[in-house]
Amino acid sequence: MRYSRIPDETIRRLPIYLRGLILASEQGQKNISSTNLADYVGIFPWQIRKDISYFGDFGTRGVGYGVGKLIKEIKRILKLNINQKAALVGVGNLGMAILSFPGFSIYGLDVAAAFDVNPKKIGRKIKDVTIENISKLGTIKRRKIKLAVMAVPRKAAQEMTDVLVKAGVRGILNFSPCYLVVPRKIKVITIDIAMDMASLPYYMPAN
Amino acid sequence: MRYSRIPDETIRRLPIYLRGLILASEQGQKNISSTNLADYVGIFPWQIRKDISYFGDFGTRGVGYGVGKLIKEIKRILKLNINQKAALVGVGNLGMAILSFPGFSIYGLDVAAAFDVNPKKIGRKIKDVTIENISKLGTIKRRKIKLAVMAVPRKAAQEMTDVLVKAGVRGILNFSPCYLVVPRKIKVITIDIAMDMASLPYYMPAN
DNA sequence: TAGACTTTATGTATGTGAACACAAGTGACA
DNA sequence: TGTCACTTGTGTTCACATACATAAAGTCTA
Repeated sequence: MRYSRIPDETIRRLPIYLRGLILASEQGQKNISSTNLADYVGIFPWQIRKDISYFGDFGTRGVGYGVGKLIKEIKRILKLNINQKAALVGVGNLGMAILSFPGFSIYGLDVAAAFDVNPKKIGRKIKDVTIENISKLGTIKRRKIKLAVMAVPRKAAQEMTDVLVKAGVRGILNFSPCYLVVPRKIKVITIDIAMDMASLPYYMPAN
Repeated sequence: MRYSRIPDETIRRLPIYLRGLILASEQGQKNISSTNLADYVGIFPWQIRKDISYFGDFGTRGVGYGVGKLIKEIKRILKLNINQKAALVGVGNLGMAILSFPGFSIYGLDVAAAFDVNPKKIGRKIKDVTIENISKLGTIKRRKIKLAVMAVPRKAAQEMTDVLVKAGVRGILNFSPCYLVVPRKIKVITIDIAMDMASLPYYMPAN
């Protein structure tokens, strides 16, 4: 490979490819062409080929890509080949849904701890995870947890973020509808459900 | 304004500005400069100014933007000035969290109906919304519902999408981890919680 | 009113990513 | 072995978006 820089947009798309490939794999597909994968993910074939080619020659001309091999390669690139543990902060309605959500495992992700302030919730066990007092957040460092999912009210979000950063977290998936200030080396992804929905009407034709 | 085309990226950022402005408004701020708004949203001031200027001269030099006025303008641009009703499809853990979520109203969005297949759930009332049998989905057209939130298992997602499209829905917020095929005029936004989280490890520094 | 200061609006340069076209490699089969 | 159909890998062009610089316009104070 003679590429010096990987476009951000390419990185953003890799998990989409991964999702499509896993789907194809579940359906017993051994090989997949870029055109075929395009049908699974809604991205043009040439874009898929270019993105993949940034990382090496994983395909075979005339045949396509080996589904298993490509899954393995993308997981390696995204550092999902080793199991990544995450802590959930805030076990309200949304937090509960996240704890019960079965879809993390295919990415090698594992919600391994949960924290809340409400004393009534502490001690409750949901899917192998026991809800802990938020004052115990400091323990995640020695438990080798570097990811966090935040599902707390907006007013508590920045404060909890600071606590998480102090506790050594490196990446945060934030469901609070606000911008979070963090040190440069910490990566935050914010999902604001209402805000995402708010962009829909603009694209809807008038009548 | 002499601009002929609005960049997609600008549209994507408008809801972010709106969120920041509403926050500033709640704190009693009457005017806000681009630099000040930048602190709320994490976007550079010149980007904010350029984005806003695509739609007109809403600011006052030396003063900044009127918070209330700008909120109103952005809502108008995003077609959020009129109340937009949405139907929820699938009232599982996530669907329940969405029904209980109070954050839609600030965008003029209203989850006004909910549907599920499970007979045990039908008839239950959550926050003014009574869960209906999914066979009643056809009624949303005459109830003037043009938006849908889908929180169903992946295997049901495409089928439900087809039903929604037939029922006259124009925009879909999809929480199922898959790509959905829809007619060109329908806008779909997919939020895949696990997938979004899967991109975090890549950005986390090694040690 | 003058002058210092603040802040928007916008033309332009730079950077980044998408779309395209096609050369080159592979498999199948006569 | 030769040919044909298929598919990847990638250089190039074009379109789009960001970053920058600055003129223009407003506020404030004396």
